[in-house]
Amino acid sequence: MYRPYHPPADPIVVRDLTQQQEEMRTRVRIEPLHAEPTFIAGCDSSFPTPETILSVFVLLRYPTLELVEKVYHVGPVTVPYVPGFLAFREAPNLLKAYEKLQQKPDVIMVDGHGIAHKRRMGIAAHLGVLLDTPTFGVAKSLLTGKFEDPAPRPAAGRRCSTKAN
DNA sequence: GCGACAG
DNA sequence: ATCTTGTCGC
Repeated sequence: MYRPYHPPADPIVVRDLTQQQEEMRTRVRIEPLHAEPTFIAGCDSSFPTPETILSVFVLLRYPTLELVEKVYHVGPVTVPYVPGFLAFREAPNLLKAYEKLQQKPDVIMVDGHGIAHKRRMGIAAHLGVLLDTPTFGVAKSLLTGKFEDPAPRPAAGRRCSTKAN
């Protein structure tokens, strides 16, 4: 498969960002949700032009998933993409979009990995710490580590248990 | 030294 | 991430 070329990252900067992640990882909490969520958000960023970042947040009511709010923020790209440091490139702009939400979510789905990261500080964990809000990563490809394919989900309408679930 | 490398 | 052409599976 085609692999993009990543410009060499400034080692001194990488060292500093790594240090920031090492500090932030101590603030990551892994625990179950304290209550059933009422609102769940999803966020992602795109790049209309190489120097422009567009971040979006959608707020959905849970569990119906009806769209409640949709906000975005457009800003300049100031950081290059460096594997392992995606958050420093996208989180700042995502935060600006987040601030525009009238209603804050109980949990957030984030594009990219969470703790499936070399220092357990993928962008989802990064945002979770900064917003002090539960988050989880939704990535489309592997960054690091190994995993086993999950068992296929049962077809709708025919659940295993007969009891309420 | 050589690959791998979220988005 | 983004762009673009070609191929594959249902």
